[in-house]
This record gives sequence, structure tokens and C-alpha cells, in this order.
Amino acid sequence: MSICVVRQGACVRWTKANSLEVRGKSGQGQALAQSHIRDPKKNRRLLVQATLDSVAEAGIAETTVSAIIKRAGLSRGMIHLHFGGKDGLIVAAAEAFGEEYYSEMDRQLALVSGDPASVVRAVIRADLSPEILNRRSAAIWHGFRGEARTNPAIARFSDTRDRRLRLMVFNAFDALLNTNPQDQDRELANEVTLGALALLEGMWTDYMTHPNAFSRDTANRIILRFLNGVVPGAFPVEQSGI
Amino acid sequence: MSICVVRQGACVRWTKANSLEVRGKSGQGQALAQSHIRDPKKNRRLLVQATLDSVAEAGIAETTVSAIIKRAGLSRGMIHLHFGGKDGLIVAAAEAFGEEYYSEMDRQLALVSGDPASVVRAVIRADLSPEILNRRSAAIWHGFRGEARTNPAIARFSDTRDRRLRLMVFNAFDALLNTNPQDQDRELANEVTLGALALLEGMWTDYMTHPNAFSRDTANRIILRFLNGVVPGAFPVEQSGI
DNA sequence: ATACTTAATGGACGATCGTCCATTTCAGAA
DNA sequence: TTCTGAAATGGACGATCGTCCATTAAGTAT
Repeated sequence: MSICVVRQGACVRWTKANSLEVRGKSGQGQALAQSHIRDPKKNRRLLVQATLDSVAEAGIAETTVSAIIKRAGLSRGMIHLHFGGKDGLIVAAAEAFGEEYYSEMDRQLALVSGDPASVVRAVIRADLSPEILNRRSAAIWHGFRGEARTNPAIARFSDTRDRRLRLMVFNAFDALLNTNPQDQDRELANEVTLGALALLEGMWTDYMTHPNAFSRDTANRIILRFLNGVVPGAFPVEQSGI
Repeated sequence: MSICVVRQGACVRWTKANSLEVRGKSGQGQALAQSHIRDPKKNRRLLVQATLDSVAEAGIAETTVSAIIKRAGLSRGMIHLHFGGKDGLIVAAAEAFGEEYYSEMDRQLALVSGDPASVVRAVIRADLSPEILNRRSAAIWHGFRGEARTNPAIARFSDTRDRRLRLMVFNAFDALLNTNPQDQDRELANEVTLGALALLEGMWTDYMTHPNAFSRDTANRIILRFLNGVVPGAFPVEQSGI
């Protein structure tokens, strides 16, 4: 759309951001692809995606302003314009990542019937699915989690994200274990929930450190085997998993 | 020992590194505390510890040369002198951290009788003990694990560390499950091992993100409960844990 | 066409990064 | 004491960090 004229020998390439192609990734194109009508938030999303890609490939430390704008094909000032600074962009990227996670999780859970064991099975399967657990997401999640220790904004987001998943799993185990309500049963449900989530966390870590040796089927089967041990019979382990 | 004379107004403090006090932390003082005889590797250790402390408190990204030498009370050039550069120091710090981990793990395991279930119990208890799992170690471990994706030297160290722990646990489960040797049992032992380690990983993550809400007893009890499910009766869960 | 608002640019800026090395300090030998 | 080699120092250096803003480009209203 606009060729950056070589002035003082600085810019030599197309600014890809303004080309007409519309990234069809998240299919929400609400008549945005029409000829001149530009998406007013396109560059915002472009910067957020570039940030996430950079965090995934190069890590948080290497995700500099220069690296981000190079990926996005935009100019330096855009970050300050849209997010007030780099920190604002990082937080926005963390939020966007959380939305990616939960929108896919919800999509996969929407197809599942309501009995508690099925919900748990579906959560585990979804959390290990290629759409949710992949090199990009594992690296991003690890990076942001580390950042959460220092950055309060990210810590808050990270917490709420965790809480929602925990509540979902807890409710399932609560319904599964509490045929007649009792306090120690509720405590048991809480412990089983923590254990299940710890197993998932550990699998994510395992995947991140050894993505090639990792098997989703095996991970899924192991978790079901462990859950079937604490809630006997509720999670029969099939021979071939996912 | 040496006051840095104010020259060009740069240095105004004692260089703490050369004061006579000997850090009694790792009690290996082999006659080093005697009057003039200086420990030739004191500054190496000082830099490594300063690096680990910085990684623990401020994260990998904030662990700069300036931050490290400020903590160590040494001068800029020491890092280049002893480690060839910052990267060398980071790797040395990762190795030192691994040694800290395993020396403490070995110390705690040395007291344990040899039956497999006791070994597993001891590994879990040790891995969750305050000496091994604390804010410092959790933050350091998380930081280095993220760095391992990019830094081959750290990846290699990180891998060998993991492998040793895994082998230890696997052998225990193998002995526990294989009364008469069979292939599918060996596969089962492998899966139980992966699950147990994933549980520990998850607990470490949980501790790192919520150190105040974390309970070592609860974590220990949860893991034993899950293990008792997959190896029935081998890990009876007491009412009050660790 | 002209004026005006918003989006976007990219270079300037001071701060800080890690590396390197000329110099100084120090302990032990001569 | 003087000499010598190693240990230690801290400032110089170019590179790169994130921020900021004067300027240009694009879109809309008059």
C-alpha cells in the first residue's frame, strides 16, 4: 500500500503491515476484508502476535522492541502509540494468549456431554491437544509464568487464568466424589484436583523440554491411570489412548 | 583488607569480597579461614552465588553483569577473568546449582533403607523439603529451564540432571512392580515414573506461583495418594503427612 | 481544493548492556 | 627491600536497549 521511499538509506522493504492481505487465522472477518475499509485494530493485533511469536521462538529476554517491530513489519513508534510502551504490549500479549487458550479450550469442551468424568477427560485431552499444547504455547506460557514473579499485571492475569481451570476441574471431581456431601470428601476433591493439575503442569514441562520425545497419547494415558487410582473405576485406561 | 581509595570519585565502599569473613554456608572450610591464606577460588564462588541469588530474586533477564558484580562486591573484570564472559558464568552457575540440588538430595537419601517404596517416598519428601524446594531454588530452576531452550550448554546440564533423578525413581518402581520380569510391566514402571516426576514438577510450579498458599504436607500427601492408586498398598497415606 | 484529525514513521536520545584491557594491587621469592 | 607474576580493578568502548517526538502520510469533513 505504501512503499517506504528510501530516505537516508534507512528503510528498504515493503511495510507488510499495510498490504491488503488479511490474516485469516482467527476467522472473525466481519466484512473487514472489503477493499479500502481497513481494520482499525489490525496493527494492534499485529504487534501482539509478533510479540507472542518472539516470546515463543526467542524467549522473553530476546523479545525486544526492535525484534517485535521487525517481525510485525511496523515502525518503532507504534508500540508507544498503541500500548504506551513495551510493558503495556507485554501485558496485552499475555492477555491475548490467555484468550487464545480459553477460546480453544471452550471450543473443545463444548462438544462434551455433562457427566463429571467426561468433563475431566475432556479437559485433559484438550490440554494435551496439539491446538493447545504445542511448542509455541509451551514456550510462551513458561516465559510469562516466569515474568509473573516480577510483573504484577501478568501475575494477576496468570492467576485468574489458573483459577478458572481449577474451578472447572474441582467441580467435576466434587460431583464425582460427593454422592452424599461431607467436608472431608470436599477436601479429597480439592486434593485430587491439585494432583490432576500438577500432572498436567508436569506434562507441559516435559513437553517443553523434550518436544520430540513427548507422546500425547502416553501423557494422556498416564494421567488417566493416576486418576483411576484415586477415583477407582471412573477413568478406565484404554489400551491405545487419545 | 583493601580500601578502594576514592579515585575519580568512582568507588566509595569496601570491597566486601576481600574482607576476612568466610561464608560458612557450605561448611567445607578446610583451614581456609586462617589469617592470610586466602581461598584462591573464593571469588569464583562469590560470583556464582551472586549470579544464583540474582536469578532467584530478579530473574534471568535482570541478571546483568552490573547486577552480579554489585552483589558480589567485585569489579567488572572478574567475570571475564574467571569465566571468560557472562555466558560462562551463567553455565557455571547452572552447574553449581545442580550440584547443590544433588548434594542435598544425596544427603537426605543416604539415611534411607533400601526397599523401593521407601526410596520413592524419600525422593518425594526430599524434593519437597525446604532445603531443596524453596523460593530461591524454584525461581532459579524455572529460569534455567527456560534458558535451556536457547543455551545448549545449559540444556545438556539440565538433561543430565533430569536423567539421574528419573533413573533413580524408575529403578525403584521397576523393583516394586516387576516381581516376575515382563515387558509390559517395564512399560508400566516407566509410565508410573513419568507420572510421579510430572507430579513433582507440577508441585514445584505450584510452589513457585503461590509460595504462601503452598503446603508441603499436602503436596506430599497428594503424591502419595496418587502413587498408592497405581501401586495399590505400597504408599499408604497417613493422616498427617511429612 | 482546503483544513483538520488521526495513524504511522523512523531517527535522536540517554541509559545500560557485555566485552575488553591498561593499570594497579598484592603475596611470595630472591 | 626489591622483583615478579598473578589477581584484581574500573573505565572506555561499541552495541543495543526502550522511550519519545518532530515529521510525514492518510483519511474525513468543510
